[in-house]
Amino acid sequence: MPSHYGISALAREFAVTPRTIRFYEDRGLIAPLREGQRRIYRPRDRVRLKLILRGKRLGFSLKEIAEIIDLYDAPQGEAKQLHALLGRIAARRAELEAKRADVEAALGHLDGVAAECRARLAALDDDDASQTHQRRPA
Amino acid sequence: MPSHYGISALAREFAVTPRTIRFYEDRGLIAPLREGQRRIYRPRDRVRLKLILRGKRLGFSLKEIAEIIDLYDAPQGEAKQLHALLGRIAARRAELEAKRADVEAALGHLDGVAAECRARLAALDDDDASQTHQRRPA
DNA sequence: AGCTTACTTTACGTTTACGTAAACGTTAAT
DNA sequence: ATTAACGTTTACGTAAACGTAAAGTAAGCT
Repeated sequence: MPSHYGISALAREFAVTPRTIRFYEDRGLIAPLREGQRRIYRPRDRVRLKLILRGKRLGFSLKEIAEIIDLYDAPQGEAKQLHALLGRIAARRAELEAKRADVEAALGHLDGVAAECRARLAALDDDDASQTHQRRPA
Repeated sequence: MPSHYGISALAREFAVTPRTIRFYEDRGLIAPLREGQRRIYRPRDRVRLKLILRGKRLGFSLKEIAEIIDLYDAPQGEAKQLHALLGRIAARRAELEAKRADVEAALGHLDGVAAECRARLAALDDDDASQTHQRRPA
């Protein structure tokens, strides 16, 4: 397992195209080393890409993702800045918890539909039985 | 509380524009009654809009949302179709649980950064104290 | 030397999800 | 009667997130 990758190796690993990775770089989300012209991706760049894609799956825009990632590797600075950082972290936490609530609600709804669905199937089975075995003709 | 709304009342309630609602209708996500030319939204339309917006917050495309909503009011039909429906529901469940896992992971990371942040703050406080009270000059 | 493979930049094209303006109809108030 | 409020359709515009060539470079194989 090498400590750095070319762009297409990284793209393959995460099932995206090189174009996508370059686009993220253009938007300031990732900043690989350069070996001449070519981009060299280190483990930390890999982690960043992972975070980007997770953010996308959760419906964040690239701009939002940029702000989130900046939180991750910014814990330096004065007390004042650290307090501000904690504030932004709290805000992001709230967003994520709202998102979690949305997921739970959606799961709940789906379970409800599934239950109704199984109930209908059971009712159909009963009808079958009553027609086949002449049990309680409704 | 009336049993039906005009488009701008509904738009206000959910903080979207009428244009957005008409667009969702164009994409087949919602189908209000008509009173002449004008659209009349009933509670069930309101519920649909709510589901649409939740889907968006979770990062689903309008096409995906259409498929999800179709699950919700489709529990009719033969046993075969009900089984197929249960299958699709299971698939959506899996997607949502993956999304939940992503949320949990993101929350975990944020908490980690917050902890590191507070640790640094504590360290700064200690430095202050050591400089002010001459306690252990490091 | 020539070909292949991997990578580069530049730039125009595309899809999604609306925004925005134009031109028009209906109902209610002044 | 006219203005205002609310609605309609049609259509062009736009930001985000890439896709898709085009044209060139640089290293390595045969």
